[in-house]
Amino acid sequence: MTESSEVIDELKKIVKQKGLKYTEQREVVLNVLLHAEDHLTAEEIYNLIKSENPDSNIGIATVYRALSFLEEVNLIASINFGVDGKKYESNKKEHHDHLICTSCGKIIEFVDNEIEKRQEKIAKKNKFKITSHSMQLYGICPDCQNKK
Amino acid sequence: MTESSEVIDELKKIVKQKGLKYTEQREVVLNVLLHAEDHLTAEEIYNLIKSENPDSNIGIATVYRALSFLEEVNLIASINFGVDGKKYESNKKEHHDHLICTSCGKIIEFVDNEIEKRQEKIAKKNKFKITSHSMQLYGICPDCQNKK
DNA sequence: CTTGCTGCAAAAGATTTGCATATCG
DNA sequence: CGATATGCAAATCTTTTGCAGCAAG
Repeated sequence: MTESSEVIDELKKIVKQKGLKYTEQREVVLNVLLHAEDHLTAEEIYNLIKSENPDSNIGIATVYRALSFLEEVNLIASINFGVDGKKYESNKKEHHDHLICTSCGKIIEFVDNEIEKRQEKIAKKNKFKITSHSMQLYGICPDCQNKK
Repeated sequence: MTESSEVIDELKKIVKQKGLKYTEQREVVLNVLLHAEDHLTAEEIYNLIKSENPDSNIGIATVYRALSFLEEVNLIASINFGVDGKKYESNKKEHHDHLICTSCGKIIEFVDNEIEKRQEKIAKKNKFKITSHSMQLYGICPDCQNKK
């Protein structure tokens, strides 16, 4: 996993390069995701910020705007976990894919080097310059199979 | 790709087995997805039904209810394409993955047998019973790389 | 018949936008 | 200062629910 401060620096660089402004709020949102174990919804992020920093006066709209921005510049990514709607995660954590139980919502993360290699090969074949990828396997976990 | 009528039969079977009722509306929603090229949002499905069958009087709420039901019994699956929110696709169409250009939005579909095999292996290792999966590689396509 | 399904409209949630103000560069 | 971001509230979606009538088994 990349050092959190490095990512923050990356954000600063991107912002500067685009002639935009570096704000506390964008940093906070990114920071929450860098330290989160889970994938979070916009509202969860908003609540986290509020609870960790009750005096901060950030608005939910700003969280949404920050998330869109961060996703656009590829510092974070969003996935749909079916039941719970759109969730965000940092792109800078160690990469992993997802095994998702559609019955109970359980998520198992995994990495498979073979697949990673094949992905690069496919990208190269199509002359794509890959910035990120996401893979989800949906199914029924062992527990839920037994519940029937 | 499975024959469309076979899937319809499957739906009939599931409905009967659950002691529920077989309705025209559930069939229509499933049918749209079986014949769709793209992944569709609930609203797109609703509009398609309305336009192909202007006299039908289906409500959007019914589309949502049918989609939830069909997803629950694994005849269809939903994916998040990032920008556009939740989209549905049939689970019975020929499978493919996606290479997506984040600059111009172009989508290239592909299938890689190596990856498919690895996915099954991973599922097996975790004792998951896979119902579907989705994989997206995000990047910049050759055209957009040259535009700079 | 009985139970589940539907359409409609209203409700609830989630996300976006307009605008005046505050802040960064 | 000038341009961009922010917070707030209002406006827009999107999705879910309540309910009375309809339809399938």
